[in-house]
Amino acid sequence: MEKTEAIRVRFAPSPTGFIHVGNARTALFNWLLARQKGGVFVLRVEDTDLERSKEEFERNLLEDLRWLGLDWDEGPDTGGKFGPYRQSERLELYHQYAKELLEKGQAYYCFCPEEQLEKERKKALAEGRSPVYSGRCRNISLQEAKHRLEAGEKAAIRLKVPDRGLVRFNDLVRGEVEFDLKLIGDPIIVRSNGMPAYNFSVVIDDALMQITHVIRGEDHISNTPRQLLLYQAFGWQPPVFAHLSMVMGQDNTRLSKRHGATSVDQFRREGVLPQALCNYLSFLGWSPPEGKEVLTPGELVQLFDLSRVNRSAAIFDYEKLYWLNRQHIKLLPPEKKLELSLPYLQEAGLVGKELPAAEKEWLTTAVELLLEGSNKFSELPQKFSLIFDFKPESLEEEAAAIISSDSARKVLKALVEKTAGLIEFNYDLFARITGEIKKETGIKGKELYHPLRVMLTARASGLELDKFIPLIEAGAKLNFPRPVKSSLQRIREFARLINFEPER
RNA sequence: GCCCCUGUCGUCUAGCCCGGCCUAGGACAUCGCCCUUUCAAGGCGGCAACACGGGUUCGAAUCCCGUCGGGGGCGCCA
Repeated sequence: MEKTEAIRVRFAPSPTGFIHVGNARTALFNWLLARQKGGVFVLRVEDTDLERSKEEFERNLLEDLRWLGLDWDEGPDTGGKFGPYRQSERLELYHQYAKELLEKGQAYYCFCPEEQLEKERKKALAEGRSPVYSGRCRNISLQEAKHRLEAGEKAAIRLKVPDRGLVRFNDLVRGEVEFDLKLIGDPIIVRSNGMPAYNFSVVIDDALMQITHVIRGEDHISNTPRQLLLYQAFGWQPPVFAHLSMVMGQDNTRLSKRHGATSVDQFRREGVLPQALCNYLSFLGWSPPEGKEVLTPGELVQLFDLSRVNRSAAIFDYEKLYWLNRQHIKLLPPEKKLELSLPYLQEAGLVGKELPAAEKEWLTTAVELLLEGSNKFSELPQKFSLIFDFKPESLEEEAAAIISSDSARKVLKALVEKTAGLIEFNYDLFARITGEIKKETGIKGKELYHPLRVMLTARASGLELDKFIPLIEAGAKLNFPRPVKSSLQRIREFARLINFEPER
């Protein structure tokens, strides 16, 4: 009979800043496994480093995870039957278990001053030896230690590790990994300030929270033997481990700020969709069996497979992330596109806080058109300047070149003349007029349309005119903080500037 | 220095475990063409990789050894 126990995984970040994409990927892989297997995803905050942990950071962390869509079943805010989920609130537990080891003789008090240890470590390193604790305090009896403690001495607690032998484990992504105990030494499990050391608290927590699979970064691989030793000391069944490779910057060094945006929060502010970021992150070290690349979170949950996770480090590629983001933006319904665009447009002062129905409708169309080819929502205000900014007095070089030819001047002159008496304008009219110009001047194609575009937009490139003209005509009738100029206004303004007064 | 992990196109990767189907597949980027009213989008096509050296084998990207490169760790940080 095979009884498959529910999978329990956890993400255990320390609240020391914004959540990094590398950590986000770790969280994602844990979450994917839990969701796929109907397991439990636990969020645990590792805030035992008093100097670096801040409450505010914890808030950011939860927000980022929520935004990514990685919801947890148990955690500091939601609770659960294995709580508390904040290490700073579990201190009692750690002391209790440390005491157990002390009494069983598997751990001991160490009175060595930090400076001395530091000196020994440096010396060992300089001599090319592995810096391993000497074991000086190993034989101080518990009784003696207690006396010294009472006398006011400070001591850390160390785990007694056998000095020969091998620790091995079967890593789900790497296979058999083994370490020589000689190189490990007795690790500190409780610091002299009473706070548990990382390697100790994770083990206690993972064990007590009944974590079945520990999926984490490769940087933890060399902590694993120490942790295994602790499971052994307690006689506990260790979880299964899976170590994910690192995420690097373009120069193959660890991803950092100088590589650009690296925190989830930064991508959120740029207007990268959470589903796109998840999609991209999932492809760092994993790939689905079929070649499909644009996947929704639901599809990821369905397809994810730890055994398809590869072992080598991956370089974070912004281009590909943005490409995926474009694909996910395309998938969005128009209302959603508008909703997500609004904050950027408001911040740029292009639209007000209040949005009347007519403006909203117009914006929906405009956003739909201008989002085409945008990498992220933050690029939108820039794209909108095509509509809101008309600056014939400061043409870019390319645009200026386009209208400098004789044929271009002919075309522009014709347009100015043919629109001179008009008070209304629309695309049909434009099409008819350009048809006439074509017939009368014999100028066609690029030679014809390119100058027209420059006159209407003061740019060399942008939306297709059959989309652009209706858009500005409708926009000109609305009340935006920065008004949209109509086609006729544009033509006349441009004409005045280049001294093309229509003849009377 | 020592220990551990890792090495397929510029990048993410498939293939590797279970050698032949691999003249190594896909995607991003790039280049070219098509479409088009420029640009973009889209379509089509091109360039481009098994780190190196030894084995094993009829046959190796795939198995073994070594070299070199990259990363991580060696904390009273997590």
